Amino acid sequence: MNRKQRATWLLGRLPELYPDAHCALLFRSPWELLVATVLSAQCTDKRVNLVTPVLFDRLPSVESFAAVSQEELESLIHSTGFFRNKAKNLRACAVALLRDYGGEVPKELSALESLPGVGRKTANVILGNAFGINAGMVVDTHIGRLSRRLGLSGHNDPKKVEADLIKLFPRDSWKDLSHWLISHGRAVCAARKPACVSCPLASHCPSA
DNA sequence: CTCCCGATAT
DNA sequence: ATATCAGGAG
Repeated sequence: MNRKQRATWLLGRLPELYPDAHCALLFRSPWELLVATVLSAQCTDKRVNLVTPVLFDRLPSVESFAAVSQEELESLIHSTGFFRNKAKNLRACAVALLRDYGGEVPKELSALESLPGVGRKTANVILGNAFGINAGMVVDTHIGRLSRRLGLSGHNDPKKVEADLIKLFPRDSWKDLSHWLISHGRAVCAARKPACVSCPLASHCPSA
């Protein structure tokens, strides 16, 4: 069974296994999703979802992020880690949105990637989940790991993994696919202790 | 390549 | 003690 056949098989199996897969980050607007996704770098979604309700209660708008002090924002997001960089980037992001985009989150990949603290992965999350635009495939730590274990890509570079996935899966499946793979990565194919013995994908996994 | 960094599981 | 968590920038 080759790579393309494996991808097709997964596309049939994954929705049966994870029918309720969805964006695990809590958000009510494109801006809130941008903030939550920046905070999610090297941090669990569970932790981000403890921080953001308090954060958005104190800072309910892009304008309030542009006006808050570095020190106060750092204390609000401290438990997510990398709090100095994240606070600096989110404040600069808010200023850039107000200056260049009328305070709205842009819907173009290149515009999103130009924002401080927003890279390709975060940009793809926002486009797919806030706007329903499938510009590319999200490749985070889970999807990179599963793509290699499942034999969908031999690369470590997230951009090369994304290029492989885009060739293997139809565009309208990209957003759901990212949620299915992340769900499987959390529940079964964990980084440290993959549960191959009980894995429902093991029959088609070259790493099992 | 290194640095940023707290919380949690192993 | 150490690896890992919806990464990005210098």
